[in-house]
Amino acid sequence: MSIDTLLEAARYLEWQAQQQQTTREEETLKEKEHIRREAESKCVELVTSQPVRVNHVTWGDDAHRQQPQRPPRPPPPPPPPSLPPQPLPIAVIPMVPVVAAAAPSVPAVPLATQIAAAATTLNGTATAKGASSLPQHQSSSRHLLCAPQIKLEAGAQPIEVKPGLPQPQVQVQYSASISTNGSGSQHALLPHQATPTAQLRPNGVTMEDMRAMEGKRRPGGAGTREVHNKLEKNRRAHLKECFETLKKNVPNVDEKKTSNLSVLRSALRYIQTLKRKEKEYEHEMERLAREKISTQQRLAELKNELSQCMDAVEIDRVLRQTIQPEDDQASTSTASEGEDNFEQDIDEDAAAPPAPTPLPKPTPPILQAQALLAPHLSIQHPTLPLAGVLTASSPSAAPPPQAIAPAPLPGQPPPIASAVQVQPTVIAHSAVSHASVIQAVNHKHLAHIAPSPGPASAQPMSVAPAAAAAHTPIAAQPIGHITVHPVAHLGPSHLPTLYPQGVAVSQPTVVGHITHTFTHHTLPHVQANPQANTNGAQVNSATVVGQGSPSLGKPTAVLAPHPQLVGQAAVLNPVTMVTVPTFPVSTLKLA
DNA sequence: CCATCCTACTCTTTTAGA
DNA sequence: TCTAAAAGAGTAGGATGG
Repeated sequence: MSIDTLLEAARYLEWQAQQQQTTREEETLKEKEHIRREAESKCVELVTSQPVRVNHVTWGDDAHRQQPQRPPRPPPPPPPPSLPPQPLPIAVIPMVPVVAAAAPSVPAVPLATQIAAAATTLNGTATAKGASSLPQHQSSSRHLLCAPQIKLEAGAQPIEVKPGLPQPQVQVQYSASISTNGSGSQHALLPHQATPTAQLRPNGVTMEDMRAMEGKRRPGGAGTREVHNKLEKNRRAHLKECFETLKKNVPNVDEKKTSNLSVLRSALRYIQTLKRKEKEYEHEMERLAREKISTQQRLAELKNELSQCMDAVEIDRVLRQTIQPEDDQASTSTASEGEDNFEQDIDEDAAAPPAPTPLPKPTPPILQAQALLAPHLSIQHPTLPLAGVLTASSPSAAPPPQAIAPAPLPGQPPPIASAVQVQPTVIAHSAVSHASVIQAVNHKHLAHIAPSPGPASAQPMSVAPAAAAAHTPIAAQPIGHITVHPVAHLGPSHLPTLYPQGVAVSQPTVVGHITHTFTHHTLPHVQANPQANTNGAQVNSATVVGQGSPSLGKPTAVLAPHPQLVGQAAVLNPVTMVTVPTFPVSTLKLA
């Protein structure tokens, strides 16, 4: 095939040289006429012999086939002469340099120029003809169509060629394809160029006809080589873009050595890593869930144990009193616990979503009792020693946290709203500070804690703003249990995240008991300045712990009695609530 | 019929090794 | 500096699904 093309090129060169000799003027006038006629005639011929030319693919083959035919043909030679007018070759020039390197390319240039010239000539004729004689035979129309195509190739101005006719698009595409072949890559395309062009040259009509045929076949232009190439180019571009995107999203990909293959391999490794981590996290979550369940079970056991030690009446009250807010808090706290662990595991991954501080490593179920109760209770908040807490509540202390409700009048049950307000802050702080408080109670004053006497406990202890008044009921307060929110487990650092505003421990009994204990044994200041706080109601408990905290700047445990629940047994939520009796069970029993 | 995808072939450019 | 290999890019053709 290369030989054929070379021969074709040589012939073409000769022909071109001859044409160059001939003057444009002579040719232009006469040649146009000739070309038009020939084109028409050839179009007719082509119509008869369409099958071969229809396919682009067969171009080369057709060309080869036609080449042998050309010599026999007398008419083909004439068209070239007509082509000589080469005003357009300039446009083709860009293509030339590219092709110039290869021998076959040499013909390509002239071909292009010729094509351009032919196109111009044909076009002119075609346009004129088309305008004048649209109704003409199909051959003429085809001819016209062919001409535009050629023109497009040479001039690289497809727009011109297209005017009016739908088919021109198709033709343009063809021409474009040819041009692209010549300009884009000389490589494999060269042969194609040489053959088709050479063939086309000699058979300019055939080429045109073929294109015309194509145009008729695919008016939309779809399926043309040009379009196809463009689509393929876009596809490759898209592919490349995708690889770039993938490369960006895959860490540890060498910037330098980033072949598509390497990117794919890196991506594969990365995906595998992610999957592995996902599995690990899932396992961890399962483990934590199991731990949580066991812990809850243990908690329930402890609760039962506690219940055995408590007065039946007290238990009934306690059980009956279910504080909805606490449940909510409990749920949140538990949830947060899970997240904590999970996050701790995920900590490695920067991508891991932020989560509360990690929980301490899970402890054996047996330890749960202590882990949940005793440890927390025994652990003193570093910043909130009992003394500090207690002293904090001194009258000079800053105003009590907003959580503390205003002191209701003696004998008046505090408004519910106040209770609601109190809870949020109190619980959180209680979690932090309860350790110290409880510790004090546990070690020194637990002995004083005794099951609530009964009816007296029902009376709100928090009502007394005045020290004496306040404590009077308190003294009567039943010592049910100290409720510790599980948040305590999280430690002080976790509280801010979980309860930025602070959480209130709303267990009236708890507060009452604590207060009672403290007031009687260890909290003289509470008694002394119950009114120091505007909220007399909370003075009892709040002053003991919560009010002290504000002075510290970081309110520790604010144990405020729930207004409504004052005097009522606190609800023991197995999951979230830890009752003091559990850890000091022995002490309680002793009491 | 058309759009899209895939494959094969060729060429050019880049890069590593001698 | 030269050469071979690798990778990218372009084109052509066919296959396939809507």
